[in-house]
Parts: sequence; C-alpha cells; structure tokens
Amino acid sequence: MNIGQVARLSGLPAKTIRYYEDIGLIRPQRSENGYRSFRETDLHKLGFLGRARSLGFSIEDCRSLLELYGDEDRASADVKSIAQGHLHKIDAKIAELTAMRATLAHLIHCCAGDHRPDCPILADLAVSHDTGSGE
Amino acid sequence: MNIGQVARLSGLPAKTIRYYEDIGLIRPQRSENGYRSFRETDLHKLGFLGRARSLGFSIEDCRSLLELYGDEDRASADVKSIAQGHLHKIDAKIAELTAMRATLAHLIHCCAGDHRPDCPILADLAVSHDTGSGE
DNA sequence: CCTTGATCTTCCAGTTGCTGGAAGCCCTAT
DNA sequence: ATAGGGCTTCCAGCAACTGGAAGATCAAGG
Repeated sequence: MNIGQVARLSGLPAKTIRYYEDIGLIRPQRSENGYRSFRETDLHKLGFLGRARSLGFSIEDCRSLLELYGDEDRASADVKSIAQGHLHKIDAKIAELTAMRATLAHLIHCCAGDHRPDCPILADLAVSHDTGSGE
Repeated sequence: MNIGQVARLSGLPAKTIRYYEDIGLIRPQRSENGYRSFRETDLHKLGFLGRARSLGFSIEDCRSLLELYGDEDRASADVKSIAQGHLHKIDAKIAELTAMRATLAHLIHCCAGDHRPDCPILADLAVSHDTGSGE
C-alpha cells in the first residue's frame, strides 16, 4: 500500500504518517521506486496511534504504549500507569480551564456589551488581584 | 526601572517581557547604556497582560484587549465579543477533555493493573471504533 | 511517444508562547 | 584589576504537526 491509501484507511493525513516515520513510531518498507510500502501491521499501528492520540496521549506516551502493545510479556500495570498519569494531566487541565471559565463567564455577565466604553472585563484585567480567598 | 525589577514586580520572567517587546505588545524606552527603561505604564500593561494570559487569552486577543484598553472611545461590546469568543473555545476544550476523561477513566477502571499482560486499554486502542452512538 | 495530472519523494519554514543558553557589554564593589 | 551580577542580542528548541516548494514517478489518454 502507498501512503495515500493508508492515509485514507487510517484517517491520518499523509504528512502525519511521514512524521510518525521520522520520529520512529513506524518503519514502513520501501518499494524499488522509493515509495513507502505499508503492510497491514503498519496500518494497524497507525490506527492504534490515531486512537491513542485522540485520547490525548502524548507522542512519547504513544511510543511507550505501542511498545507495550508489541510486548507479549508486558504487565498491564505498566499500561495502566501510563493511562493514569495521563488522566491526572487531563484532570489538572480541566480544573484549570474550569477556573478560567468561571472567572471569564462572571466578567462577561457583568459587561453590558454596548456602545459605551465602560467595561468590567477591562477594569478587572487592569488591576492586580491576590490569588487568595476572595468572594 | 530595569527589566529585573519589572520582572519581580510584574511576576513575569524577563525573557517573557523581552518577548512581549519583540512582538510589539509593549515599547519600553531605552537608557543611554542600551538597557530597557520601563515606566509605570509599561509595568501596568505587563500586569494587564499577565492577567489576560492567565485567563487563557491568546497573545493576539491580548493585543486587541490592550488596544481597546487604551482606547477611550471603545465600545464594551468589542471587549465582550473577544471574551465570548474565548469562552466558547474554553467550553469546547473542556468538552473535548471531558469526553477523553470519560473514556480513559472507563478503560482504567477495567484494567487489572497487575503483572499479567491482558489489558483492556491496549485492546481498546487496537481496534477501530465508530464515533457514533455506542453505550 | 508525449503530455497531463495525480501521487509520491525530500527538505525547509511556520505555527504558539515562550524558554534555555552562548557570547559579550555594563555596572558596582573590593 | 577583577569578580559578580545584571543587562544585551541572537539562535535553538519544545509539541505535534502543517504548508509549500521542487522534483521524481506513475497511469491514462491522444
């Protein structure tokens, strides 16, 4: 299979597939004309990568997961550990965004949003706050 | 004021302040020796930038907000519009992360996490799903 | 056989928002 | 004079691609 077909089947852009080869996630063979020649296992790995990435795993996590996937003697604890680490990062990010969202939504609510210049959003950004326990 | 003091007062790294000058967010004067010389207004702007960034506004949003902040004839609607656009992006991001989190937490819950190789996390990543209405 | 257009190749640059480091000048204190 | 800190510039790198240029290859049509 050439890269175009693999891109169609895997749903990944050809550019991304080349990039994954560059960084050593996959190692497709080459035809005599220099074209990449993908086997079923390559396609399978790309699907794996696409799904792992869509769950937000970093490329390095994906590399580890792919390695564990190919290791018959893996311990599921190693996989679980990676997933839990990622889950913690997601939770931290959600918490951060939720805090931003709350402040932002409040400011937006307070802003008339008309032709006048008075704006509580700008007023808030203009003064320093303490990060502490305000109500 | 030199950059070190401004960094201390604003809480922003000196590198970041230089970067903000590079991209034209601030325009500190220069002393005769070539050092940046910050006025109160520069410090104020840097505080504004720090707070806007901490709410997750992009640099380009910050540029617009700073411009509106300095424009006595602004309409608060313009500020509100930027903030609302940003809020939508945050909401989209939260939704994306929450969906990831749900899938990931489920998989983690299903994984024994012991010395054995059987792992529902890897099993899930290994097969293609439809994005549709599964339960 | 030749041309056209799609597909493939490599390589370089750009994205976002900084951050680290090198090389070198300036300033103060001893 | 020298040591140290702070300041300057510029270049590289992070994550994970993405876009584009320049050129080879292939399949189909006239």
